[in-house]
Amino acid sequence: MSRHLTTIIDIAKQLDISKSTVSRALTGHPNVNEKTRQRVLELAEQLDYQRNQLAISLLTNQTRTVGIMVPEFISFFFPKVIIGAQEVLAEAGYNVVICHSNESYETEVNNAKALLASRVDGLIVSHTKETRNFDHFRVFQRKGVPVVFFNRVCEDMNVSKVTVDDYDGAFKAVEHLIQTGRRRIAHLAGPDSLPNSRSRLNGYRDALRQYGIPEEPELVISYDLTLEKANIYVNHLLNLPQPPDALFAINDPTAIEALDVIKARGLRIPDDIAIVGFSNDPISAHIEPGLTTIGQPVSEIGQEAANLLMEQLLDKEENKPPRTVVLGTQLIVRGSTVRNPDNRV
Amino acid sequence: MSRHLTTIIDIAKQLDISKSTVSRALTGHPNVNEKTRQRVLELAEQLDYQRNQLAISLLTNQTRTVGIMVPEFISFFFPKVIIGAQEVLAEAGYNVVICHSNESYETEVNNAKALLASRVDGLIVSHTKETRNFDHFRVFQRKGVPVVFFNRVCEDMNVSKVTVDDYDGAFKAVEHLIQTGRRRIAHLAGPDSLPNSRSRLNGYRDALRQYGIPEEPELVISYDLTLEKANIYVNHLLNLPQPPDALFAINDPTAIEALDVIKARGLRIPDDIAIVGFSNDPISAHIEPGLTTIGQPVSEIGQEAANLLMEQLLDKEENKPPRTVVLGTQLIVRGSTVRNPDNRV
DNA sequence: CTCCTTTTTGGGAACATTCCCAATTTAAAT
DNA sequence: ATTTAAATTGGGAATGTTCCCAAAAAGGAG
Repeated sequence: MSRHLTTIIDIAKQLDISKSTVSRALTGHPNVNEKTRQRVLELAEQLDYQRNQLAISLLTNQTRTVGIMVPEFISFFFPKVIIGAQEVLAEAGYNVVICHSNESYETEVNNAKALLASRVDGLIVSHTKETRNFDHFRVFQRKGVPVVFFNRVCEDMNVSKVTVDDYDGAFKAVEHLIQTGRRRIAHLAGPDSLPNSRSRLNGYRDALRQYGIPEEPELVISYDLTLEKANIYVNHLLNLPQPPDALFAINDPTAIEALDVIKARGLRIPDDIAIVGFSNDPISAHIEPGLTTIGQPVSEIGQEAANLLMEQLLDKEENKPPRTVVLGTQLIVRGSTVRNPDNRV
Repeated sequence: MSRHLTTIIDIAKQLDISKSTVSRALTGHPNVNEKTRQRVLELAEQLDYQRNQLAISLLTNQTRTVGIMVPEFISFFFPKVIIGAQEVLAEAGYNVVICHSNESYETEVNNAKALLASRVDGLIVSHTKETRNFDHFRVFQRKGVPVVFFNRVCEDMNVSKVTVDDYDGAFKAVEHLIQTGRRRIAHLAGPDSLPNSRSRLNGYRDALRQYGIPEEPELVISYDLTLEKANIYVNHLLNLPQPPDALFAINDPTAIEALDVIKARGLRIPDDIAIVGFSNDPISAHIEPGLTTIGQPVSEIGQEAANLLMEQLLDKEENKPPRTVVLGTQLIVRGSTVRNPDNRV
């Protein structure tokens, strides 16, 4: 219950030596008598000494801490990215501070301020869907704190980025639907503000074009990723005079919501309507029918982001140029598009 | 790209006033001429001034940061607890540092050291399943840093705790199975080292006893919560000369794994065997059949933990005694135990 | 204009640590 | 014993901030 935490000065006084010597003993500096070091180490142990990282960081001007900001972490995606990043960063001796902005721009700005105030050495970010202004991230850049974007990236900032090939993933998804005989393929798209939504929309369009299928504007709906809206829009699509025979959803939760709506209406999946998601959430293999989806290497995204950050962190004087890494995706076929999928994953 | 971050001294020099005045202007201290304050605020804005939290924390000996340690955060449970806690803490002006120990005792100890070194004001913990020795948490207590346990709690430490009524939840689960006509009820239990596993086991036992059903030792298996083991043990149970007609699993992922094994064997659920899980993961409503389970107030656990911590944090001089909060659970009936559940949630 | 009060400002200590440089001690060589 | 080199130690600055106390400036009353 000792209110006061042990400092090197306490140790120095008790052993009647200088704080410099104690510091050397504790940090493993060679210029200390081995006997002295032993005495210091022993007393430190005995007094529960814990170095004060605040003082060290203040002095050295580096915290060996990296901030990770994500818009949410209820879905499996962001936690898994964080874990991937953390593996790499821990290996390199960096600690991690995680912030989630709850898809709120205001919270994001506040979190950015707090991270800057606590002097993180670097920042890994996926921004909220509300974020239009990126000044709160540019400050880091100006102050020489490297920033890496992933998943949702700011196209206007000259920093390192990690994404998956959303265009290609979407293309493969729609191509699969076409190849299984679908012609009226709807797309529940994400907000226009997110580059990855736009890329997926482009992949959808180009796949249709390549197979000579005209795009029907009424079949493409952008929405804000809240599941209530998904519900409304799926019902709207099914109520069309000519309803779609397939749906490509921006992500798996949306696809699963659609699946529930469609099943509740008594339609058969995949016979009446086929569904493809995006991201291969763990749940997607367990629902009935299994959800065909586009798999992405989630942990790798985190690892790559951390690697890119370390690159900037280590070669600060060299001033390495930022890099963008684009990872591949994978079509995973399950029962929501094909009656008896062979490669059921 | 200014390597050097602006300090109050920079501002003071440029305005030819003392750093004390700048400090006062910035912190909203009343003893500053309003004109001076405006000049300071303006220049601070212009120079991108961000206060150095490290220096302040060093001086004031408080970081207004709380550490949250969890064993993992892939499952939905821990992220949701964290969000609940964060709501309350953010409201009170505290920042949060999240550590996950990946179910590794060693990582947990290292994380604890790092949090202590960075001088968090408080700690919210759910420990790993490997943790037997709690010395790394006791240090916090000794140094006057309040600790709150949740979900997995250390029974030997005199600190605040938040749990759900695991005994009662398990009792309700097994009672439900009995009331739907089951007699050979197996239990896939968690490790003995976790108090909540033990409570659930006790609830299971007492429910059997109360309804006059003898406990069969061969139907109770404790395991380490890895899904591969769950698979093996479910198969083992089904291979018994007298297989069970119901299974109460320690948690939902285990129950879902069991469900997959049972379905793969061509057995009918719930006719041949009924299944109950624990925790009501979001996935459980979507699988086929829906999983009957015990719901627990996940966000509330986090909120309560944060409240208990704040209690200790605010009344440090009063030395409030630690409190334990036990939250209620709820039986959620779905298709894995009853053919046509009315209250399908 | 002088004295007193109030407002505003500046100087310096304190927080815990590292690191440079000088001082001291110890060891080695002559 | 004396000189020189090496090992070990101590002192103090520096990091960015707050806060106390004293000093200075401004305002008010007589």
